[in-house]
Amino acid sequence: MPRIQKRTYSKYSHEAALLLGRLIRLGRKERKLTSEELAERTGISRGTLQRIEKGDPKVEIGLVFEAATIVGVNLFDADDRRLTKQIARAEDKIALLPKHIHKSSKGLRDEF
Amino acid sequence: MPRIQKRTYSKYSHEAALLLGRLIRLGRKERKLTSEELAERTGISRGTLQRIEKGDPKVEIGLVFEAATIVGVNLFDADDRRLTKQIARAEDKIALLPKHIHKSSKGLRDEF
DNA sequence: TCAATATGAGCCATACATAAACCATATTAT
DNA sequence: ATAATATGGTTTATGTATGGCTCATATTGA
Repeated sequence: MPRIQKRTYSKYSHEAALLLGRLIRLGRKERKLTSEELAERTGISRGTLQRIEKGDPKVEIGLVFEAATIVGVNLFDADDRRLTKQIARAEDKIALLPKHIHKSSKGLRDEF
Repeated sequence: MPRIQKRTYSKYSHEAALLLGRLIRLGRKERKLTSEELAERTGISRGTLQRIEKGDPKVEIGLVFEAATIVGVNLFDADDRRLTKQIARAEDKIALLPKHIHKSSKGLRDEF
């Protein structure tokens, strides 16, 4: 079905994407890379890199992460080992919680 | 144009996406939301939310950020004001650097 | 100055992500 | 136990992000 409405993004999401893009551009320039070069190393087109640096929310998250990684922008600023550990920790925490959330059919008190 | 090869992602990118997905799932369960509910609040389908929580790199970064925001996972753990400030700071830094990178045409020594 | 290059923006074709169904299984609550 | 619901998969259809290509402008280095 057609996407009736143009999707909207929260201010935070928008700014987060923008900041990430700016950081990538900053990292790129600090490393004296042209957009062409970074795009090639990232394995994407120059146009897509432009959208990333501009903060376009409609870009594959993997592509953004790749570019970020290449220019040294780490979101979780942590090396691989720490990252793996953090994942494991998250898994453990999830395991402690009930696997399914069951909504008691009637009392749907909306806590907001 | 056709995407010739199946794209590859660095280990870091892959794990970063995975960690982010796990954190979102964790946040969702902590808030006792079903995947259906979070998907609806995020304005996406349940299937897409599944891919997000699974760490699929091929999801719009904006969608991931939206879901993350809703369940309280902040990448840059900062409020809007701080975020805006950080963006401005990045802009300033970029402004200091040369606007264009010029490669001296001949000495194309590939440093790799 | 001027040549060379980087950047930005737009257009087009197409592979693909997304939404909306569906089903099967697992888990919860009664 | 059994009903009710959540979750994880599929599949299909379609809107759209992406890559490649232009052209125009800006910026660099000589």
